[in-house]
Amino acid sequence: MRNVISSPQSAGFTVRAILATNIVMLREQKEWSQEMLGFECGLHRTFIAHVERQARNISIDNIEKIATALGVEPYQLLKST
Amino acid sequence: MRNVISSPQSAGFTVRAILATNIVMLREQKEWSQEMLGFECGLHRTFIAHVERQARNISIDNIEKIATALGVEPYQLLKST
DNA sequence: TTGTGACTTCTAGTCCGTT
DNA sequence: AAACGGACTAGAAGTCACA
Repeated sequence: MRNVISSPQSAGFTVRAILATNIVMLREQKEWSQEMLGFECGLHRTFIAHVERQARNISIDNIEKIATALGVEPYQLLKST
Repeated sequence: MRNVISSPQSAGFTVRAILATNIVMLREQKEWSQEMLGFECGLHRTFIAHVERQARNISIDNIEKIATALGVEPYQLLKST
């Protein structure tokens, strides 16, 4: 047997991708630009862009800021749909 | 906003507290020490201790590492019970 | 409007300890 | 076993110019 993704969840950094997908989805639902989301949560526009492209290892405090701005609970941003 | 050490329940970083509670609960369910959890997820035992005391702003990649070690999905660590 | 690389500042995270 | 401290290094935060 091989240890390839045999656990309940995969072994890599897949939650970054889930987070990115959810942020983009919720932001576009509101028809917000990255700049507007950045303004709403007090983060720089380019920081949002990096997170949406999975180019940054974001911290839990900033996840909470973005979740609050988007009107969801932080855990919902990490949950794949 | 940036050098807040740790004031639990202060406006803002409540998800840190939820995360901490969940990690402690799941770790103790397994009867693991902080050192053992640290070993299982490849993080230092003192860092686990800080996270459990809400004294560190952990990144999403490390949330995923801890979740994997505890056998749950990352979003479950952020969900208050 | 968004993507990206690069840069500085400051904290995350490690490792050595003691209480 | 866990809290806490000091001193370090790795890396996230935050910003910018430009594509």
